[in-house]
Amino acid sequence: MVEPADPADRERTWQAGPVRVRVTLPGGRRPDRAAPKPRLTVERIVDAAMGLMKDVGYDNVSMRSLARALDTGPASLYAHVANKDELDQLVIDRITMMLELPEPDPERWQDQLKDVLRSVLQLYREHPGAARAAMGMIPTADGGLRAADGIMAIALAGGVSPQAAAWFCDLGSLYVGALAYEETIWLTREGSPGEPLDHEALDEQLRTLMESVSDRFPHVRQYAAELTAGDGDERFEFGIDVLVAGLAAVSDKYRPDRP
Amino acid sequence: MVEPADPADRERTWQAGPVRVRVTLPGGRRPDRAAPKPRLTVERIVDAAMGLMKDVGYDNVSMRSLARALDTGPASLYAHVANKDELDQLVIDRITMMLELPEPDPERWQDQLKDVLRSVLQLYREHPGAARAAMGMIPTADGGLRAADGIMAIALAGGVSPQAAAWFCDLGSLYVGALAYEETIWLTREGSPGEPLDHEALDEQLRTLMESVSDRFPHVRQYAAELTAGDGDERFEFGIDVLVAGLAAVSDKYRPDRP
DNA sequence: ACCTGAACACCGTTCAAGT
DNA sequence: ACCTGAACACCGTTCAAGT
Repeated sequence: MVEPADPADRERTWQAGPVRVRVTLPGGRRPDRAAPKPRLTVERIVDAAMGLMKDVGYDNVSMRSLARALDTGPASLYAHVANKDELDQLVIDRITMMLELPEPDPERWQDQLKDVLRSVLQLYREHPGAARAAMGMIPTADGGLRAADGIMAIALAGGVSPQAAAWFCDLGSLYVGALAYEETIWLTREGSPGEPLDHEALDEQLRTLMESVSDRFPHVRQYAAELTAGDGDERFEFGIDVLVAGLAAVSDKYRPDRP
Repeated sequence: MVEPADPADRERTWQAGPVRVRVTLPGGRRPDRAAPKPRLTVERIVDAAMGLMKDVGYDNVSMRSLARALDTGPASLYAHVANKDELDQLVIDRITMMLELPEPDPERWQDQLKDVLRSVLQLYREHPGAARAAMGMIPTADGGLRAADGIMAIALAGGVSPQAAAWFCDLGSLYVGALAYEETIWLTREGSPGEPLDHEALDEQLRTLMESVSDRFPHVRQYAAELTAGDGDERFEFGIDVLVAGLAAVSDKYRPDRP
């Protein structure tokens, strides 16, 4: 046995790099035979999936490429994970667990809600492809429940009705997820992935199209500047502004006492 | 020539059914040789794609299955359509064109906006898979511009600031698209496609999970009923309620005069 | 000009067989 | 118990060759 017996040590070795074979050992001992591949675990698979996603994008992470990165065959993964859907769930859960949730402050509930939504977007941005995997996934795992609990706590502290607060968990995560998904599509779209494509040039192009549009669409034509204004962040700030202000406005309509 | 020469007639023949070969002719004439396949056109391809999507769901429409439905090989499609992305754009554009847009009534602008969003959701529901194809697509074609124009018209008539109205086009279609996409995932998920899976049983299951959750998530536990309450329509009504009320609330913040 | 067959480089998943 | 090779039934796209 060349690899350390302690599983935690094996884990560390793995995390240092994907295909580390260690031909020469630190102590100078020569390996009498090829180092045995570390055993597969769900953790290692999820780790590798997240690493691959970051490198090549969600769409290019397949069970096969993932297996390749783990130096094994695709069939081996199925001993630890039921299928790709379940793997996606595990990845999302891992990421959601990283979400930081503030202690509810009744005076600042609207700002706190916006902060949480900003944090979610940031998490998605740090893990490109996660948003796509998250779309249409029931948050039954710990991560989703924890996020829902944090949002509920803030909204309830602010005096939002329970029903409105509950549905806002849905609405908020749907919005942020969709926005992040859209962004990853932009990033994935052709052009060297990594180099963030030229937004200004694209907006310019789009605005020209809108301005040149026939008289059938007079408002698009007149407000082409507004329609193409703002980068992702500005549009996101508008979005959460509308969402939170809207929540405050309609909250009482969803109180059982006052139908 | 057995098929009618008029292209419109050919189109009708196609639309009547996919692989109609007509071995015996209405007039009793016997076909001296196999009826020549009608020529491919972009219209026929888009028609077939929409028909297939309705039958088997977006995820199961491939260039290959589409070609099969058109009784040809996959390579043939590429003479009329650059790739699958372009085909998706064409499908979305066709569908968006069906959107009914009301004459703006300044008194009813909030209701009118909700109505338009409801119509968009209905269109997506009638064309399962369309939402998925629409996500992350720049609306540069006529359909998207027309929809944006209609929404701008209503909001501006209601006194919404141009910048808020413009960004609301984005926000609204993103929300409805994401919601519809989520729904199609539910529908596509295993179980006989077509038979809408048992929501009540699923919600019941989810609520039990939430109630049994440990003390780490007290709010989820306490408000499990609210978190699982409502079907898709009720949640959607809450969503557009928040969106439109929020738009009304923040509109003035986005006026250039009053920063 | 339009269509085709065949090929290229991929997928997710299963399953009998190995250790 | 865990892993593997090989296979099944698919993908999107290209391209030389046909009509």
